[in-house]
Amino acid sequence: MAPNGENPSETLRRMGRPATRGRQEILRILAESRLPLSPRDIRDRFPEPKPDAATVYRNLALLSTLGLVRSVALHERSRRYEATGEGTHRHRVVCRACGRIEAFPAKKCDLSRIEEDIRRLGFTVTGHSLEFFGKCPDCRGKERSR
Amino acid sequence: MAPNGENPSETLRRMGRPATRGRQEILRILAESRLPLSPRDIRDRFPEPKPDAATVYRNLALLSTLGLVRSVALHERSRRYEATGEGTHRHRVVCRACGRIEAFPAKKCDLSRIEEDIRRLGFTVTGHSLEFFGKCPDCRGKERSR
DNA sequence: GCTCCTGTTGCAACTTTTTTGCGTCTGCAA
DNA sequence: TTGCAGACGCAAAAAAGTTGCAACAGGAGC
Repeated sequence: MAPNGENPSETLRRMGRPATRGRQEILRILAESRLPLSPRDIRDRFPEPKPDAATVYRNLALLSTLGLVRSVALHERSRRYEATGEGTHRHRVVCRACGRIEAFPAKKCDLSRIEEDIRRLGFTVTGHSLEFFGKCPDCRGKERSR
Repeated sequence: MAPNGENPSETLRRMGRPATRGRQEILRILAESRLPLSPRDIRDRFPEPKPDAATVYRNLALLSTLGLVRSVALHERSRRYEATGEGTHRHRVVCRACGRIEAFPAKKCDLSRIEEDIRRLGFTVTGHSLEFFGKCPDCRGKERSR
């Protein structure tokens, strides 16, 4: 998804958009996070001076249309974002009891048969989003001991 | 997901919660809709007198914990809900250009291999959510004719 | 270096979405 | 009939996201 071999700043410049501090920080923060983050989480992790929330939203929107960032829906109040890039396509499990989120690389992510069905409907498929819901080991333990 | 052979009102009563008008209407509205609906959509489709928005939210929360309704994340501003029940497990394609949503039954929804990986992590898997993003036939057409 | 132009940012106000508190009402059980 | 729990409406608030505007920053051209 992320343009070949190019680093994010280059992609930005290629699109005629400067790689400002705010944008670079967002990309760094997301790249360093194990989990997708909400706009608020992202702002919280900014070193001082923190940007305005509006700026974070605007930059996320931009980075997202450039494909440097993507939103992940974990059925919460707010959206979360993650950095795109080599080997970053992931699927996630969310524990319905405690909210814990685990990621696992989508190594053999074979949804091609399904995508094929969709293409037959005339759609172009550019991406997908797959999340699992269940109960994490800890919460299963608590359940049993009641 | 929906308890065997039981109808929604029975499930509600079994859980000690009355099947009030509001709850029955929500279930009917969702069952009749081709697409998942937002709380606002749902309220709009209520016959007069329309319930308060808070009531709709509260009932959706209840129905959702009872498993009669489930939320669908289509990466929009608000959540959407759909009725659960026999043969209603669906996957969806969302057109990134016009927002059009198409559903297709998840007939050969074989994610069992992935679920197996998750179980190996100690999780119980109770459900999943899979959405595709792309471009619908109409928008592809427009694209080309530019 | 200075000027112009474009795009970015902060700030404040605002909209939309979702949640909460509270008083009233309803239906069932004692 | 009385009491109680849960459901509902209403109002207020919290949370999330958006927009308009003025100030500002950085590169292109002089």
